[in-house]
Amino acid sequence: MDCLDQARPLGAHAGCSHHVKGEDCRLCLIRPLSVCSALEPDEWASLEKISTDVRFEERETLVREADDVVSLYTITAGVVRLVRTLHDGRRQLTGFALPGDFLGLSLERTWTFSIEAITPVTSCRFGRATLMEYVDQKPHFLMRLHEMATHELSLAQDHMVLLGRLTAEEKLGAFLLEIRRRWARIEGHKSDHIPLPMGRQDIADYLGLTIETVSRTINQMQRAHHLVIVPDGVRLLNTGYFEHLCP
Amino acid sequence: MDCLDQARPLGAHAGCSHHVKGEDCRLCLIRPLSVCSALEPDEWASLEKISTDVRFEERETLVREADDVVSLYTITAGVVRLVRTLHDGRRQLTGFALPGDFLGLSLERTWTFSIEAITPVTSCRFGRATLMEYVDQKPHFLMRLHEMATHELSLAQDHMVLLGRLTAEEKLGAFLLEIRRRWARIEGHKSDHIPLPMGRQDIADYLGLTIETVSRTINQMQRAHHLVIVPDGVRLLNTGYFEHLCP
DNA sequence: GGTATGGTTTGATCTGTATCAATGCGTGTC
DNA sequence: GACACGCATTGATACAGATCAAACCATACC
Repeated sequence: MDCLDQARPLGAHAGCSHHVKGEDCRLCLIRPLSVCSALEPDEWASLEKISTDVRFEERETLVREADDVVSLYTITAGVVRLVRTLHDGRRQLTGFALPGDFLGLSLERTWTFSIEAITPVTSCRFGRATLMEYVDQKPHFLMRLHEMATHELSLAQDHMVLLGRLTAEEKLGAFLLEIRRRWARIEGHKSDHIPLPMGRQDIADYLGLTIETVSRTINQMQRAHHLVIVPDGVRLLNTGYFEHLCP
Repeated sequence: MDCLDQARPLGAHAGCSHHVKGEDCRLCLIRPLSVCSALEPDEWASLEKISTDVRFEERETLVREADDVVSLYTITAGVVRLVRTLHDGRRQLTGFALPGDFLGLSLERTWTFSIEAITPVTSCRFGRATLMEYVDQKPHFLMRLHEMATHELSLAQDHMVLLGRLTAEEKLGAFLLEIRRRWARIEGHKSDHIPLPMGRQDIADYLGLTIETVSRTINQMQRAHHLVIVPDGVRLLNTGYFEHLCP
């Protein structure tokens, strides 16, 4: 079964969980993508003891901005959004987390964004205190966390360029290529079919646009035969156009 | 002498260097602000051996985007800008580094942005390889780097909200308060006088605006008696306005 | 089948910021 | 003092994207 099914509602999703409660880390299909890849096989067992599988429904909130960090999560199936909200309701998504992504890199006391499930989600949950001990005992694990954090920082800079300097068309193009690249890493091969489990409003809030501009821009791209809109996302027809679009 | 003088041209600047070649780390005035604060007094000596003081002139480039990382820097005096440039010349500044700021958190092989001196700059330079060994030997030093990286990540998210969702007026307000806060940390006390060593174009490229909009917005604030423009920056007259502005 | 619901698309219009163009101003140089 | 140079400011105008409003469409539910 195609792993992309995890981005679909309950029924289709259940059969594609990568890490099911009770199974061990050796069977975890997203392990090579996750923070766990920093560990040796003999360390998985100890990691398994400090982790629990947790499931969230669509639209459920995993954590709220400013909440104390009590648990950290690796997403094993499904998609979540990372949200910052202003007092007057304006929203900015700082990212989407896909299977293999780790949430809680910072080891700080409170969350700086909310995490909300876009699809049903399964996750591997670690207690903060336990993981902190783990970090103290295994310097190479901390090193891996640090590498992941600085990689995130580099991606955040990419996103600043996008938000500050790209046009709506360029933003959409860059977004589609980013999501395609990330699915490709999970699937193991690149596909022109790009599932988009997030709604238009989420895309707009990620790209610093309005929902109308996102809709118009995607539909313009369709009219220009650069892509077709399919029920669960888009299919690229002219990848050259998108690659050429990104400056 | 006021530490803010370090943001001025050569003459005034020279007398305010925090860390002068040949002096030891015990005399470094910005140490409590810097990455070195993670170290015990007996470790400063070993750090001193692997560091050299380096000076850069105004407009000089410290490192270029995509260059190999051979050295890392702590800014000890002056201000630099972190720049991402698109192929067609559009620029996005991802940040400014002030005294005490460390450049090279990522420990990656290549730089993801250019670093350019806005004022004359003095810096404490570390060889990458040497610092990497240092990181391996002192886990608490790596921990400090990681904390700094994740703090940067949180600031990057703040900046995404600014770029994606704030108006020009709000962007300028947030920018002025950010710079004021950072000078206050260096000076040790908050002041309504905010030196702005960077030009209008740099501010524009940091905030995702044009130079004309930055100029107009600051001058509107002056006309509304929220601030006065002084030769080296601005002086806030109505801090309540700025605090109220930030949503 | 009918109808409510939540998201998406489309159209008309408005506006904040960009763009284009000119002027102003401070500093350094001859 | 005169001139050039590199910013910063100011004005007139254009336009990308926002806003306001309505229609559309799929799905779920009675």
